[in-house]
Amino acid sequence: MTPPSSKLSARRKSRPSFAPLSAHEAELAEFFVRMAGILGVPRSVAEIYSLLYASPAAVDFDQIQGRLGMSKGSVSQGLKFLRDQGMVLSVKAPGSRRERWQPTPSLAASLVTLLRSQVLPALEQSSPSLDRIVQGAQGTQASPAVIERLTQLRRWNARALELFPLMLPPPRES
Amino acid sequence: MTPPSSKLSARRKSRPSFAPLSAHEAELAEFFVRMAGILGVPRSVAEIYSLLYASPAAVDFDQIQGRLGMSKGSVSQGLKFLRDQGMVLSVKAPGSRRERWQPTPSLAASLVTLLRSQVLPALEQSSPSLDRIVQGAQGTQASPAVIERLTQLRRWNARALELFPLMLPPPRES
DNA sequence: TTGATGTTTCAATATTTTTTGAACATACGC
DNA sequence: GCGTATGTTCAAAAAATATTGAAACATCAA
Repeated sequence: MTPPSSKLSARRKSRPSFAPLSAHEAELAEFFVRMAGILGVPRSVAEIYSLLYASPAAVDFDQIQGRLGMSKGSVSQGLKFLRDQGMVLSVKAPGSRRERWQPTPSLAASLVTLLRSQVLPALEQSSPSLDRIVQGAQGTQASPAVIERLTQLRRWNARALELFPLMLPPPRES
Repeated sequence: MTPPSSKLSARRKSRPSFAPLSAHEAELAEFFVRMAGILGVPRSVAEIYSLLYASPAAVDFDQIQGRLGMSKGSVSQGLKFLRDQGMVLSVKAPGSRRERWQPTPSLAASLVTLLRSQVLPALEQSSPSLDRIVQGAQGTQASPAVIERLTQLRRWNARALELFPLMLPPPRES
């Protein structure tokens, strides 16, 4: 049954087969996937994070791909996302050029960063719009009730913009 | 040019044409769409809410459809969503069976409800999973570091579950 | 340098989500 | 009660998003 197989010494390229997720690992992944879904983070990203989170040691690219059964492209993109959000860190093994990944120490901090990266741009883009809208409403034909609503909206927007930066220092430049 | 048109009295079915959104209305809609997007609420729903929000008086089904240029199905589903979240209210004109819609007074309260409806189910579903996972990890082969992580995760989950119900009373039954 | 290993890119494909619209229900004014 | 104005449902179409995989690229050990 074994293919014209390896000479005894020709161990080199053995495509190592990777263990599929254990039941508990899979269940944890589902947890992360659900939570990530709320913020629109794709399944593959949540799965990668979950795997690292449940692993006692840093995990390399091939293991991620193998154990999760996903494509190189997805692993690469997923890691990029997590890296950009500051949610994972890489360490390099000594004599190897391969990177090994692990979750950033504080999940809480990671989540704040993630949230900020989703919400802040929306708030910022909206500020000038809201100003224009409120002005437009005040200018001409608009019921006082509507003006009141819009004004409050703008107040909130401004408040949120002030508050957010306080939550944590912004992610460092690369 | 006018088609074999209406007898003078046959005014009945005049398909009233609806004004497209003003520039400011459109800009406000984009604001709501962006914000809604963060939580995965579809564009059509955000547009409907935005229209009501910027309207001095309650708006009926046909106006929503006409001014936003969307299908009946979308309007119906959108209103259902907003209704279920307690984000809009309807009032009925006296001698008409037509409903007219307006936003619920407190946008803040609406947002909390919306958030809860997204997050709570995920938290609840996850509770038993997390218990199992932590137990599994403690049982056998698991590094203390991983056990620590998982335990904290469960702690957070529990905390969030306690906290959420305090934020506002749950939506009333229909 | 060089070549093999390790990673990224991106166009094509698959999947999921949203929207449409016509058929179906409902209830209200007459 | 009837007929129609008013809404809802849901299968199918369209749009948005995620994933794949092969080719391009980068980097380091030799």
